Amino acid sequence: MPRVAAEVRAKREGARRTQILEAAAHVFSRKGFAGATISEIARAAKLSEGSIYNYFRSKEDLLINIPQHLVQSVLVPLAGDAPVPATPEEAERLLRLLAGAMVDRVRAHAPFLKVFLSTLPYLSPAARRAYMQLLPTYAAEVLERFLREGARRGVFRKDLNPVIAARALPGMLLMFLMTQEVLLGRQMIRYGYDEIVPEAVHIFLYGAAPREARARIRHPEGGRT
Amino acid sequence: MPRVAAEVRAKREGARRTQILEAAAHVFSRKGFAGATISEIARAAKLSEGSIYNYFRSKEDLLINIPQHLVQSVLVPLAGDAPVPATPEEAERLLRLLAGAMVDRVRAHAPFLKVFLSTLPYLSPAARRAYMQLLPTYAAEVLERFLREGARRGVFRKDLNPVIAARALPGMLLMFLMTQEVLLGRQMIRYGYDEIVPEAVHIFLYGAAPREARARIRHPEGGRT
Amino acid sequence: MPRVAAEVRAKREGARRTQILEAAAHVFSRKGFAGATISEIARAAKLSEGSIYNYFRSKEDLLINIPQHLVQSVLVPLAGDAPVPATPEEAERLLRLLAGAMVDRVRAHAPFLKVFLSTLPYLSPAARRAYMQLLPTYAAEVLERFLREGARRGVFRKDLNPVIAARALPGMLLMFLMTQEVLLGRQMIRYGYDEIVPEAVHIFLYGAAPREARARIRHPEGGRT
Amino acid sequence: MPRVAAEVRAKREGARRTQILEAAAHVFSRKGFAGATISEIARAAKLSEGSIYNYFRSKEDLLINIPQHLVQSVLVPLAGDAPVPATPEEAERLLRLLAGAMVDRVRAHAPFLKVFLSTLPYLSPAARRAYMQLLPTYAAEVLERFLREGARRGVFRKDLNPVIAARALPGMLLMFLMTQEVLLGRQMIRYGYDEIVPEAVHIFLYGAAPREARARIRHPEGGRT
DNA sequence: GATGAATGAGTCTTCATTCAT
DNA sequence: TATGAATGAAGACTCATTCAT
Repeated sequence: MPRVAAEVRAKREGARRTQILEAAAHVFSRKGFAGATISEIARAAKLSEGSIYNYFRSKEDLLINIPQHLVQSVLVPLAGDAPVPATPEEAERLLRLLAGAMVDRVRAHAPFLKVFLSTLPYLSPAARRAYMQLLPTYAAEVLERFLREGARRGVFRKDLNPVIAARALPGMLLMFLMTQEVLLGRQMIRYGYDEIVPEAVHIFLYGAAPREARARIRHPEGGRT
Repeated sequence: MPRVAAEVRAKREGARRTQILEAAAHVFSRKGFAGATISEIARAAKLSEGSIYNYFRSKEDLLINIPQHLVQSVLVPLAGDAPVPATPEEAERLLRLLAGAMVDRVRAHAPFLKVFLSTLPYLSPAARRAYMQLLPTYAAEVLERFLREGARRGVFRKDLNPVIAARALPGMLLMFLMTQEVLLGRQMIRYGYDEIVPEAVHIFLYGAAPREARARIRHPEGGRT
Repeated sequence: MPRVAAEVRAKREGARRTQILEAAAHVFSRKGFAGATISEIARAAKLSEGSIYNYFRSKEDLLINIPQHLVQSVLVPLAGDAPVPATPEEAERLLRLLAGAMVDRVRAHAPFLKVFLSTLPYLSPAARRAYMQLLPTYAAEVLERFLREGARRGVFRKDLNPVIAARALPGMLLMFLMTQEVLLGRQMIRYGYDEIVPEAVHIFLYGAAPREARARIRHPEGGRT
Repeated sequence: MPRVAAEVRAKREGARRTQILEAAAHVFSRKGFAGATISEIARAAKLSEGSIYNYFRSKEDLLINIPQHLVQSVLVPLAGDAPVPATPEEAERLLRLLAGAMVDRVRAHAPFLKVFLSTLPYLSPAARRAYMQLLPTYAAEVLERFLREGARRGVFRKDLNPVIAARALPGMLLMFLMTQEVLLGRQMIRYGYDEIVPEAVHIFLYGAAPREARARIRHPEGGRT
């Protein structure tokens, strides 16, 4: 068998898979996983129902493969090689960039996130874990390193908990993203992300308390609720 | 017809509805909306399938009515009448209480939140809006007032945007709650909420930057992405 | 709950099951298991497709239950209490009766036997075993006892192997039954069962060899092929 | 066109057909006709699915052609030219050989016989007839001639019905073969074929009745059930 | 001739909903 | 009002067959 033919075939198979997954993602995001039908996905992919099964084992298999082939490239290299900041001003600039990028991505992939959120809780544990690893973990780890390094250089508090903080900052934005983009599908407050992002980053860096108050304060030491 | 009988009837009908909705909420949270069957809900409610249709028009009708009867009372009056703080220390204490309460509630209702998240994006817009109003909005408005008042009294920065900030604080916690309680169902980081909540509140109040840095800083003024 | 209602319900359920199984047996015997469709069975049972599944878990479940509820009573008490013969003449008379009864039964249930034969080899081992026990085993054991007792009383050869002989006699007839009734569905030779049965029984009792030859013969002593 | 090429082509076509039929027989016997797929047969034949349709019109066409090309040569010439026996002792020896050969063949082809049994009842009448002629008929006719000749020479009873008897002897063994080899796939009684065959042949020749009884007996004269 | 992707008709099975009792 | 059997529409999935390459 000529190797060329095999390559061509492999490429065409890849194209078909992408074509189907795009159709599936589209239908899933409009109807949800349960509400989507293979028939509709096939129509969207301009294929017959049977053909779908030449490339994927089941409807759930489609779902599981969507992030791998479709969203992957977008989610992973979020802040791959963010430089370590030298000053708070630089930190603020970098964090705004990072946060802005995160917002853009979530907004761009809101349809997929809907599917993700509505399906995940009822997937098999294995599928769930595989799914989860794709998402915020990586971003959080990058940010964690960023904070840890920055703290060592005195750009952040020495007593800052980088694990918690690295999730708190995206969380601030997540609230807006979740309600506006994913759940409601429309804006709820009168501020745009160009106002939200700087404000959130500023709070993250300098807090909500007035300047005088900050001067007196030390690190929290636990004790909850 | 004696009015007493009518009252008794109405009360019994209400009891039946509650009984059914509780069963439905229970089954929905284990199986999801699509995965739940009327048969299973009927069994959980110790009724027959037919009887459910004497009280609700359809399966979706059950879903729509769950928050009205069940969750409302639990989620809404989160911080109904939080006092206005006089000092930053008191604000920190109050915010810790508020945040802790929010965490407790979300954790207690995680199963229902799963249903909420998985179903909401695909409901009719009207149902979606009705659903949404019950949840974080109200809490956010309470917090918003709290911040606005506090700012006026100098406990928070004068230039703090209370609308954004009131959503940023719950968001910080939301990140942990979403991934751990709702999506994954297990702890992901090595800190418990008794460490997360104070740290988040502290960041919210005083920021991640070191004290010296804060002294120099002014308010952000927009410019994004 | 009144017990009477439960009884009525149980009886009606039994009637429905029988009704469905009869329809299934009918369709299976015409089309085979694989060729039959639930839709056709439902039509034959004058029910909707869905109703079938209120009484049986699957198409295979129908198949497995057919002998239990339908054919059982016919196959089991074949020669339940055949008297022990005192003379060879009586033995011949009794064996003709027995063989004739067997022929009648197989012919009466030929449609079911078709299904049985075509399906059995591809059932799960457990189902297969359960299925098998219903059929020739019992008949063979009755005959075995009959031969063993007869041999003790001198009506059959003392050195006759009753286990083998008890299967050889039905086997003689089985050849005709299998080819004519089950496989071909029409007569293949010019003799009817009223001639076949006596001849087979006679051979079974007195052999194909001429009288003179028999006088000289002893028992076989193994050594095969 | 050169005739040589045509011959080569015909021969290659024959080889391809055999290759496919062997694969089909193999798959059919493991999965049954309905359970087998063209895809699996193609894999077993080391061909593509499409190629099969260059040689056979349909899946059923494969089934119908299996005996012609495969089983024919094995099953047919069972006792092609059995010599006519001169004495009862020789007859017994020959019959044992014949019966043993039959047992061996059935056992060797048990997998195919399963397919045969499960498929035949639901084939078209024509296919059924074609199928049937290959099998026991021919063997029975050989045995019939053997018995008829032997009777003429006084080795068997003059009043023996050779048509019936020629089917009764194989039938004796058929009972064991059917239950053990075809239906159950495992031994059911504690005797091996090396004991079953001689015993069955002995019964066939000399009967189950004791010697004294035989001396008194005449031919049966009908009258049934 | 060989290939194997594409097709779509055909099946089993599920389940929300209805309705006679 | 309560029941639960009956219904049948709908959907995932299979696979024999076709056909462009």
